[in-house]
Amino acid sequence: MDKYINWLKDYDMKTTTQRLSILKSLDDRKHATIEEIHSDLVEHNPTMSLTTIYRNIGEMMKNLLVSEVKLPKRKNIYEVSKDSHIHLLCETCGKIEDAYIDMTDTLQKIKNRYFCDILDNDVTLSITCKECKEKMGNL
Amino acid sequence: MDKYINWLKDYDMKTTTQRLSILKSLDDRKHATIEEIHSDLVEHNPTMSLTTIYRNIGEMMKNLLVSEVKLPKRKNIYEVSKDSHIHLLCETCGKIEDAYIDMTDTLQKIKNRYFCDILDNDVTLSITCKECKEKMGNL
DNA sequence: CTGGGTGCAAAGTATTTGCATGAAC
DNA sequence: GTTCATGCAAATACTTTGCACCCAG
Repeated sequence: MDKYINWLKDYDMKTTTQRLSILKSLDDRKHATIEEIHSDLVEHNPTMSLTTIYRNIGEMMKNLLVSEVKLPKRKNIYEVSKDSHIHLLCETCGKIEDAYIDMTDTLQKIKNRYFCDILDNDVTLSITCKECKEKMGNL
Repeated sequence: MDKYINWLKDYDMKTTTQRLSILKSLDDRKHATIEEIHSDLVEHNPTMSLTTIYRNIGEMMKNLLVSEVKLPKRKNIYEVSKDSHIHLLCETCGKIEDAYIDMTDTLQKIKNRYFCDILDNDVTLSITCKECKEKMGNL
């Protein structure tokens, strides 16, 4: 739990049990919807309100501790913004996988062609994952 | 207008004036929010309802005639799904530009590393565009 | 202490649905 | 003529806000 206390300190946010449990939920799940976080937290604290989660996720996004990911045809998910990665979304089983890939070449091409600076990138690939491909092959 | 009639025929959708004007609005603007489409259409038909737009955009998405684009910190926008491209979103002026770029190398790397098939890709880059860079340089 | 955080209830906003009417094929 | 689309109103879903109370620093 010290880990989460330090994250909050780093971003100048007061420590509260609610905030610690939101961060734990996000860290355990890697990605979670507002509803998923809420259902995690209600288990240990039945009066935990959705409002608190919306407000804290909002604050954490302002402080760049947490990022929002908007996926095609899905509810938004939230994740701790630790590292830069892209999302692989399996169309068959629904699993979301983080992928770490160097896109420097592609980004450089865009910079050169469009004369822009690239501040951030947001990439989601709809895929059929390894496991689903194997299952399909066995039919 | 024949163009839009044919688009609807191609996707087995009945021709209605509402659908034609939705397609014209999308085609003219390249990207539009539900509200923007609505405000375009109310000009010529004051009783045009939001419901009709939601329902038709929904149908057109099911039929893959139209795609939804979810952008960071913005309302969803819709576009006619004619070609494959990525979106450049200027953080300074808010402009959205379509970019055509070959990402085969990057996608191939992901296929090889994660053993998946890639069905679709959804890429938005937050940028500072050429014009905004130039203005900044002049300060 | 004291300012900010929390929970509840209520208000906003966004989107969907039921149903009677109207238009396309 | 039939079938499907439309517009309205109402319902639902999602998110934000106001306010009294409470807790961390």
